[in-house]
Amino acid sequence: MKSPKVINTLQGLADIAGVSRATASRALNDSPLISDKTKQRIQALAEQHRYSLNTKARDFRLQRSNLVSVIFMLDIPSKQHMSDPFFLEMLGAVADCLAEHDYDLLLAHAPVTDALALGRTRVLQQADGLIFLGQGTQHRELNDLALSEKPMVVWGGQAAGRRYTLVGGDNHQGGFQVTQHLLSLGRKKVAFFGNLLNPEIRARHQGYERALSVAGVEPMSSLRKDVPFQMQEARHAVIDFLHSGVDVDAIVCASDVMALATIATLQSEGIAVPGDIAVTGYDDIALASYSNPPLTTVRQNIQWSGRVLVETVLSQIRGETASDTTVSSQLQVRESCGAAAST
Amino acid sequence: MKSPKVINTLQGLADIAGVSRATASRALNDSPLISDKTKQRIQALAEQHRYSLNTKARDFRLQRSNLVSVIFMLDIPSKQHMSDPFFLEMLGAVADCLAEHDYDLLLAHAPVTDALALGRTRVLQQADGLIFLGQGTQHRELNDLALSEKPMVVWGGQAAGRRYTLVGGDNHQGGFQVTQHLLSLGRKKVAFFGNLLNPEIRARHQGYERALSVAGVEPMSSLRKDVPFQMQEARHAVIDFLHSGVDVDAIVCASDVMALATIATLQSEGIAVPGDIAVTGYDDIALASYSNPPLTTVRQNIQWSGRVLVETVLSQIRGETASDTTVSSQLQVRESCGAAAST
DNA sequence: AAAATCATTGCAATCGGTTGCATTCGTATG
DNA sequence: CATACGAATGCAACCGATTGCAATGATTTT
Repeated sequence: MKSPKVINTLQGLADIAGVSRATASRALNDSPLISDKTKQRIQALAEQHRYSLNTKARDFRLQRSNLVSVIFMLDIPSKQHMSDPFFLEMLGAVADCLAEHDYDLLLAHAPVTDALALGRTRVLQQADGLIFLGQGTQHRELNDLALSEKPMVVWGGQAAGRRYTLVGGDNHQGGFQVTQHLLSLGRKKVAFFGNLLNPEIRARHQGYERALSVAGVEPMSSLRKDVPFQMQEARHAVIDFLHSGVDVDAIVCASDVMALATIATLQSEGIAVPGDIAVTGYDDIALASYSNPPLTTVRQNIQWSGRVLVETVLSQIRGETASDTTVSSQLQVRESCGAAAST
Repeated sequence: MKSPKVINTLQGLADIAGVSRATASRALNDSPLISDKTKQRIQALAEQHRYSLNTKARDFRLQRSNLVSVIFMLDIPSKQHMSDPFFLEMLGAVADCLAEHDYDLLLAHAPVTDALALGRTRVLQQADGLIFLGQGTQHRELNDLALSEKPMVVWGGQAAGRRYTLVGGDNHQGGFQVTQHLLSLGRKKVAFFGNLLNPEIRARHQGYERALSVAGVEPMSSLRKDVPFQMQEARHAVIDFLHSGVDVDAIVCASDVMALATIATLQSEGIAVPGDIAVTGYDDIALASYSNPPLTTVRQNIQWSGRVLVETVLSQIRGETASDTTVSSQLQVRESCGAAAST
């Protein structure tokens, strides 16, 4: 008989082995209390009868779940990130790394409106730790949540009074570099597109302002526009911006998706890119290099970032104290896009 | 005292209420066995003491988890889909719909190499049901898995001897429409890019062949190329194709990402799109409409598809028998891209 | 007033494992 | 030979809820 009756409880296995549940459990867990002979016998039986232990029961008994929740933060109500390839790649990197550590990934993308409400959720309760992808505009709620003793780590940018552990790119430096690049090509009137309520974008904007200041250019508030991440609405914001009659020859966008939307909108309005206006992105998503013209952008090391997020939350789960990490980012100059203005 | 001692077990709540655990449980679950007076008293106490019930314990007791696993299928080893925005949007749709039904989402993207090995995983064991996003090239493994009694549903295309429930787009029709569109614009030599081992793509290719046949055009095997989903490698495949010296004036790509990679590659090789060669995509991801030139493609109704996937697996979980669903897809013609060939 | 009925509530088993402690058995030691 | 000791195994409590059934008390019926 190659495939005997399938056993699916420890008790069943113990019965056919003629031992107690305790012995069977120890044998499977390779406990030193059990003799090698018994161990091998029981393990062989388990194999034969295709026994696989009920992880739910064990996790419950051991008061752990080997589950980490990953929460997509959305700009309510635009749901921006869930459609941003950058965060998808990040999610993939996090999933890979969690799998390596034998952790599973519980995915959530409900907006964090109330820390307490989240507390009643399986997402928070069943998980050993939390990873937030992005802060959206909800720094305060995240801070509230940090008061619970649940291990958590957030991908994002620096924010006032922060109590949670942060992992993020060097947004200030990225914003600085990309702006400096545009200025070095002779662009004079550089605009910035993005919502400053988002801490990451705020930091990029600060880098942008520093670059202007270093170059002796005075920042003008008319050159900043709150462009949403969502493409359809981004289009309106861009047209709105153009109609405001500003004089501009370059635009620093807070993300690649935003940049692609901006470029398409400019082109459809008959504006040459980068001839009339140069446009830069942020993130270096895979599609950025295939855009026409190719996009100059700031690359974030996604694989590495995902790994850092996971290692950080796991070390917290182990009870160690985890510290913030800044992942360095790198300017990615693509041929024609950053070319000198034709004017 | 506004915030008395926090209670976190049912026993604790029962103690301060002066009742038994059973009564407390019934009160919280609004059982008709309990008098309204007691019910209200206990619920009030639960509120005051910030009691929130341990879902893990309940799920364990009730032998259910309210968890559905979503598995990203990858083309080993290219890991294609995990970077395809189409599947991210699908994931978002699935997540939304699961949340509506009070189900959580366990995410996995390990390749399904062995149905049995997966069986020992939390991903499969803890979940009440499984949703596979795509089949990759692993129809056989999925079929093996279908032999277990676990509720499961797969997004993909028809495949021989299929035993699992299938939800998918009308790939044949989509492939047909987009090819017919190109032919109607006067294109004569239409190529097809995609891997036929993937059932969805195979169906699109069949639609492509039917369109050719209806138009009286003879399909040529030299006009089909296995282009991987991954962008970097796609580029090489495209250049390879061009260097094979084929005569071609249009390319039907099996996905938008592939189409964008193809267009960029053609352009960098000095070939005008759509002047010399027209290119079409599939999926209608958000970025498709922002490409330059805008991409003619086949739109799949992602929100609706995600909903169907969820409803299907949930009905299986409830013990009902679920049937396959085909979600209709729709040709999305964009201005310049499908324009008549200049030749 | 005794019996029957009904509305509430409590007891205890259960889900499937893990683990501290007691017990058993075999062997080495005094 | 009796005692002690160590290795191997079993007993039973435990994780935190749910639920069938018994028990209690109050109310109605005869």
